Amino acid sequence: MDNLGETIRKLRNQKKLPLRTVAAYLDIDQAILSKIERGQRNASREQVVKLAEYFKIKESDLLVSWLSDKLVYEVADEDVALKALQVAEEKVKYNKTKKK
Amino acid sequence: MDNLGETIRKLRNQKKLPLRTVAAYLDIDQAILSKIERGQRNASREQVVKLAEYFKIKESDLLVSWLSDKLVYEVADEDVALKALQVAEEKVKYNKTKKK
DNA sequence: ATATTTTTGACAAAATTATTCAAAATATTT
DNA sequence: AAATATTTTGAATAATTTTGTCAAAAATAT
Repeated sequence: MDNLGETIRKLRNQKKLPLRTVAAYLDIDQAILSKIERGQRNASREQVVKLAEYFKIKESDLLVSWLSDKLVYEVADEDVALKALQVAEEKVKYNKTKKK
Repeated sequence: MDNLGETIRKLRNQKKLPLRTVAAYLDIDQAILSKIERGQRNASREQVVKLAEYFKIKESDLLVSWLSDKLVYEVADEDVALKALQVAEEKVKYNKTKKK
């Protein structure tokens, strides 16, 4: 249930690494990583992939955290948030069946 | 299961209205409405509200179409699309319980 | 064939989002 | 507690994305 930011902050703290180090690996300013960890900025897909590699965790797990965070952000404040998510699920399932 | 574009195009055709007329009501260029109907452009929230009013259909229904379209677009091409939608649902539900 | 409607795409304007940087704040070490 | 290291903040700028306009081309209807 964790979001991306909390997840990678925990991992980074477990290894006692400063923002600087991880940020360097991602080739971004440490200020940005700080913001990503605290949910003030969105990570890019490539950054998520690199983070999974860096911390040696399953890429798809981190992508799910990241994507679901974005979805939650997108429906925030809407009364129909849940309904929209459910309908979106149906649409995705439907598209799968008819996609080559 | 219809998306927003298909829905409003059907409604417009039923009433035999040209793009021009509906676009004027929304105060946008007809080219934009054409693109919205064919899913090439995203409608704004306000436009969706106006469209519901114009065609006298339930606003929340149209908002669900619109929002779910955006969600589907956001997860498109991701292997973890379904999983992310499900996790997002959980997160929304969870947030609901602890929100004032 | 003419008139009407719709689609297309190039362009510009506006709005949103991302980045950089340095200073301020916080935490850690000595 | 001073010194050092780390993290956060926010303002300025840059880059990207979104939005709208327009006119011509394509499609459809009369």
